[in-house]
Order: sequence, then C-alpha cells, then structure tokens
Amino acid sequence: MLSLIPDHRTPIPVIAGPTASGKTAIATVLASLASVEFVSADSRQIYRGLDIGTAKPTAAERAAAPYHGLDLVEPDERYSAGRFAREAAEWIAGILARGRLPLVVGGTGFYLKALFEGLFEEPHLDPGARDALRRELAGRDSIELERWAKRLDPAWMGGGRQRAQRVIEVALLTGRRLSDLHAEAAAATPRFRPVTFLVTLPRPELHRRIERRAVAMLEAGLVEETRSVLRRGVGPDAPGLSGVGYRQCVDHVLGRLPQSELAAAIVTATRRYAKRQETWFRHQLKGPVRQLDGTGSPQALARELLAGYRAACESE
RNA sequence: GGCCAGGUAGCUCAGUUGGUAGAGCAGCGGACUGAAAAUCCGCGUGUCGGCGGUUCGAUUCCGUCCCUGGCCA
Repeated sequence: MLSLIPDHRTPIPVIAGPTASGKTAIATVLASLASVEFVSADSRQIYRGLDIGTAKPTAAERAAAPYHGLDLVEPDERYSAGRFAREAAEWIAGILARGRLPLVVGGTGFYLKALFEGLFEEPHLDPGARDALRRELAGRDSIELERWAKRLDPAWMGGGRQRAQRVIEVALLTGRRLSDLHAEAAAATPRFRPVTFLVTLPRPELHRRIERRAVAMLEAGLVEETRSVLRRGVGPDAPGLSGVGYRQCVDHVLGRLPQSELAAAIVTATRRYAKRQETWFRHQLKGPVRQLDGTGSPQALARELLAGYRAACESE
C-alpha cells in the first residue's frame, strides 16, 4: 500500500494516453495497490447512456474504487472543459480530505489542461441569447462565419466553423474580443500539480487494439445503444452523438452508411482520433511526464506507475 | 485455346494529341483557452506490369510475354 499521506500539496498522478491504450485496466489494478479514487478526464464518458462506444468503465471496474466524472449529463446537454476543471478540482479536494489519493484517468488533453493550468475567466454569457445566436449561426456556411469572426476579432488565427462561432458568440454577447480575453488572463496559480504517466504503444499495436475493440463494441450492441438514445428523443446532432463510433452509428441508423462499411468507418475515425491525442500529448502536456510502455501487463504497469509516482514525490 | 476490357501512389481511378504524372480516400505531421472522441491547417517519386522495337526522347506508339476480370469454345 502507498505509505504517503496525501494532502493538499500532493502532486496528482495522471494516467494519460490514446484511446484503447489500456488506461482503465491499469487504473483498476491500481485500486488494489493503493487507496485511490478515480477522476475521469474524458469528454465522452460524461454522457449518461453512452456506455459501449465510450468504453466507459464497467460495473466491475467501477467497483474497484469510486469514480468521479462519469454520467454527468444527458447526450443532448453541453458540458465544457471549464466546468470539468471546476468540478474536478472539487472532487480532488474531497478525495484528499478523505485521506485518499486522487488518480486522474483520461484521454481528453484539453480537460487536463483546463484542470491543471486553468482557463481564463469567462464573462457571463446569457444562455437564452446564446442559444438564439447559435440557432442563427447554424444555418450559415463556415466560410462566412470565419470571415465574420475575423472581422470581430482580427487577431483570431482561424480554425473552422466551431471556433469561429465561439469568437462570434463572445464578441456579440460580451462586447469583447476573445483574443483579448485570452491575452488578459493572468496565469492562474494552479491548485494542483500533475505527475503524468503517458501510456504509449507502437502504432501497429495501437491500431490492432483499435480494430479489435471496434468489433467488440459492435458485437456488444453499439448500434442498438445508439438507436435507443435516438428513440429517447435525442437529436442526431446532439453533442454526445458527435463522437467517434456514435457518429457512424447515427449515419447507419439514418441510412447514410451501409452496415458493410460501418466497422471500417469506426476504425478509421478512431485511428485518427488516437493520432490527434498523440499529437496533443507530444506537445501540450506540462509538468513531469513519464512514459509507460503499454505492451506490458496492467499489473506490471500499475506497479511501475506507483513506483514512479513515489519517486516523483520524494524528489520534491 | 480464341476474342474483349484492364494492369499508373497502400486503395479506387484520372491523365499525358510522345517531353518521366495527379485527384479522392487511406496514411503522416501540426494547431488547440468553456462542443475538444470536437474543430481546423499542412504534406503526393510512384521500376505508370516485364522485356524488346520505333524515336533525340516512351508511362504514352508498335511487338511480345506475364497477370486480372468478362464473354466464347
């Protein structure tokens, strides 16, 4: 068992890594080696009812230790990195107060950044006005939106429809330029410091695991899960259904993607997602990062993580 | 065995009236401040099936061989 007594200055261990790299398996083993609670930093596992396609920890895995950050909102609700950062900080504070070790597990790099580096303080955006504006912008093409965003905020560097909408929203609803708000944001003094353990796998092995898992998800009823969410009245464009796997299943249910192409489409989308994650982790992670060779067994990796974490704590 | 259609990037194909070639997809690299599994940006040398011939020059024209698919025996 871990001998350290966690307190509010304790560095927070993080398991990061691309999708299908085995983060949850390592976390589950760790629960038997130390007194931990998990904080999931995963922008998809927050959705209730989206279990198969998000590779959400199973009931058995969730029995290993308490989980925070799962099943927070409905698939048609919008969550955010900012909200995650606030809520996760509270969960972590609570876990430490209970004398246990918080273990952050997740593949959403932006959530980790929001948690450990902080975001700028967002001005209040009237929700009604924002929804109305979003409906208005939804009908316009992205070239027009980018042009508009550029005019409202000349320092904005571009980045497509979604980010253009954000620039426009902030400009119209607060009268401020997003780039100014970013520049003004004082470097927040982070509440917690991470020690990151990055699970890495050779590309061919990662791709093999992704393929195997996609097939397993379909066999486990991913299409049926998607269908039942849609039947509950969730729109096909809902935020929760925009992710890898669900998007392809929605297309299939709506007759836009034949059954024969479904598995391959999911595999391709997942590979690309994993690649974007690797790019993020390669360049964006702050603080100490230790690599874990994901080809090892979860047991071995959990022990290695614990040893590495202890070493990191002692070297302070 | 005969006839026809093909053999060009990992895949599907376009093209060169003869001056060694380019799209889509896949793949690779990158960005990332409240939708982030999202949203964007960048990257195309490959014996143009093999061998001969014509030509200053052949992936392109001619011959021949090999391979694939279809039709006929």
